[in-house]
Amino acid sequence: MPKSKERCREIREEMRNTILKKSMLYFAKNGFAGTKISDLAKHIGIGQGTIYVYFESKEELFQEILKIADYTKELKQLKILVHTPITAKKKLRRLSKTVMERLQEDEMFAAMIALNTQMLLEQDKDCSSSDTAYQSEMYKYTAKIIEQGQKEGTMVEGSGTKLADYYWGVIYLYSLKRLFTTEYEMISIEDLERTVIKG
Amino acid sequence: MPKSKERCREIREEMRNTILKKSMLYFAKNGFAGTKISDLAKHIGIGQGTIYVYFESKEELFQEILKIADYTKELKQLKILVHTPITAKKKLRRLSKTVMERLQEDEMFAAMIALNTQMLLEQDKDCSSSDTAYQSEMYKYTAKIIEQGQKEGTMVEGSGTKLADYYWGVIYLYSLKRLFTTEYEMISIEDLERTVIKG
Amino acid sequence: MPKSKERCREIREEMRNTILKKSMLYFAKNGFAGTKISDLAKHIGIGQGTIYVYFESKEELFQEILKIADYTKELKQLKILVHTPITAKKKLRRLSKTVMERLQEDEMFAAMIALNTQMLLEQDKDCSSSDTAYQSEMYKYTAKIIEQGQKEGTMVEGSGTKLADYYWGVIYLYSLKRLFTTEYEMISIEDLERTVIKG
Amino acid sequence: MPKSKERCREIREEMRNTILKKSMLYFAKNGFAGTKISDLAKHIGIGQGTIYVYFESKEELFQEILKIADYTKELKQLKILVHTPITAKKKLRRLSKTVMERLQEDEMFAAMIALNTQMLLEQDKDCSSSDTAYQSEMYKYTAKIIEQGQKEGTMVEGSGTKLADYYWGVIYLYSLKRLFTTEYEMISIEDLERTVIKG
DNA sequence: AATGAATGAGTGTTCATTCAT
DNA sequence: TATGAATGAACACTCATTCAT
Repeated sequence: MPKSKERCREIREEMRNTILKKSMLYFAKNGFAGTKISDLAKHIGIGQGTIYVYFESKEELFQEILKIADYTKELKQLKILVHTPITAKKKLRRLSKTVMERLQEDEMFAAMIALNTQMLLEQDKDCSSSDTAYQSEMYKYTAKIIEQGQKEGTMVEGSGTKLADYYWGVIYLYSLKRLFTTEYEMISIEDLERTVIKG
Repeated sequence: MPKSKERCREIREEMRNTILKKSMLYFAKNGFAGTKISDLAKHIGIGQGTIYVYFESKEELFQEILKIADYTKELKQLKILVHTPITAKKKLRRLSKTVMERLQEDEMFAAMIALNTQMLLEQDKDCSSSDTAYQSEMYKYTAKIIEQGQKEGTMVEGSGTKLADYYWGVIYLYSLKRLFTTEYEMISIEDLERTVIKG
Repeated sequence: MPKSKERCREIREEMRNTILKKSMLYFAKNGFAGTKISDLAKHIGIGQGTIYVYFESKEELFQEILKIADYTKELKQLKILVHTPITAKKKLRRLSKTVMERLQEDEMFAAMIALNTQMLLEQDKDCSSSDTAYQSEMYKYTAKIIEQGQKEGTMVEGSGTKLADYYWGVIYLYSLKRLFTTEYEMISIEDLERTVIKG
Repeated sequence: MPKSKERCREIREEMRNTILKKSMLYFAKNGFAGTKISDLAKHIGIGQGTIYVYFESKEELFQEILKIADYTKELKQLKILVHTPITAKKKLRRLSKTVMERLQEDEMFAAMIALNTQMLLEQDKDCSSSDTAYQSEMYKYTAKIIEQGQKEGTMVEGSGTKLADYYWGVIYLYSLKRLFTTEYEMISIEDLERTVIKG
């Protein structure tokens, strides 16, 4: 009597997601080289072999994690935000609030940002800017908001891209703090926004 | 004419420094776990064994690197700066200028900052705040300047420590960019100072 | 109407035989170490677990295969053949004809011979000639025929055992060809018999 | 003071050959899947890691062994033999004598033949007859001698290729016996030649 | 002192076996 | 009973460290 095919796929999907989710945090905290499969498996609470039922290799697992570690949902909101007829300042506030709140409540969100930004840094080293698409979209939309702000006179002068990069850099910074430090003073939304907002 | 003992020590010292210097960059870029002794030796241009003539282990080499990777000189200037009778704004400008210039011209300086900050992050994880002394001194002095600025009405409100941490965080951020990316837009001194300075 | 116990045993027996038969070929082609249970199960068309319903272990399955992989029927015929009052040449012809025909039509027969001979070779390595009984009987009977042939002057001189071993060795050789090669030139009965028959 | 480059290459070449030679016998006796790197290293008398200094993987080591396991020297002799103006019978006798003597005195020769023939068998399975060149040359030359013998009336009728294959098959058979059994009755040169020679 | 070949403890990966369904 | 997901012992492979030269 074979197990129902449907149920089997379900179980597999579930385990795969568990591994991905728990591995994401672990890799974000320990890095690729610093992560041992044996420790990772113990941390997830499964046998070492189980990881290899779902992923070809440590490398593939890591790549899959990077794939799912995009903040697509946040991106979508941002996209809509850009075309909303409100001041850039208000747009930025909404974005900042969302991001800071997510950062505070969800360690996974911090891990996603950390992994993504690290990936971007490493990619630049090889000059292979192939996969950077969605990430730079994030930056592009932020840059647009900043440029609108500059026209409205509420945001500081300078390249929109540079400032967007700076803004997200600070978010990366506090993602690291979230991941690595137990007690730390989180900056306020105002602090974050001062990267791009005038006085 | 046998080489004098003096000369011998000199040669040893020279090689030791070469290894330390070249390793610092390598470790900063690849992390401790991501650095293989074989690769490191190739990168330095020496045999693997040579490293073990000067250092007990990979761990000891790394610790020695961390030891010399303090910005003592910068710290001394900062210490003097604090007690100089000028406005906080001017003090901050001097500090920012020095740091940004050093960052631009010297990759090693970026490596030092990166290694130190990463060490701090990792240390916090273990809650063993033993070795953090000189680093937090850095922060302490910066915090003092900021607090002076707040009294003078030129700097934003909020915990001095938090703001100092923010300020140095941004410097860490651009140290990473310096180390990992070939082409990037460096923020201006004004951008950096906006972390703590009012309008 | 519940299935009778009889029918149940029948079904079990059937499955067990399917596994044994299909495994025999697989083991003969890939060897013990070269056979993975996962591949074997896929090849048979059952789940991995099913194998363990019928056999304790990979090792036991292999031993069971070796047990059934004797050419008992051929042996019985050979036994009768030896005591039949006809010339050795005719006896050999009958044996050779049967063997070559079986080899041609039935890959399983080739697998049986291959497994048995390999087992003999491996056993000799350990000098544990315990289980060789029925196999050496095969050789013994063949040797007797050869010795008869030598008396009749139709077969070549030399140790009967050695020649019997040679004769069956050639059969092993063409069992391997049968198992491993798709297109090959099969030797004729005359070719086979030339191992022991004069001019 | 670096080791002399010359001496270094020498040492490397030496070790590489030791590994290849000792591994050849081990692989011939245990097969690819049946050979554990740990056991192999112990058998050679070196550390496991040393094998990986000289070879990328177990697979590559095995392929390198197959590459050097050709009986090129024997082949060269055979090539000359074919064009020598003597009877095919005498040619065959020389070849047989050489091969049987080598087989008797040198286990490595047996290993070479075993590995080569097994490789041929496996290759046929994939129908990729790319690398078979030198091996089939061996067969080709033997076939030529047999065909000469058929013209001279000393050798049995039938396809030269088939008979050459048969002849070398028997040699493979006794290579296996040499490798696997401690006590066995070696066939005589006459026995071997009877595969192809008349009465 | 400097080297790089050799090593084995440690890490990544496989696979026979178990077990809940 | 039959299954295939889960497992960990065993195996392949790596890399920090040693040591003869």
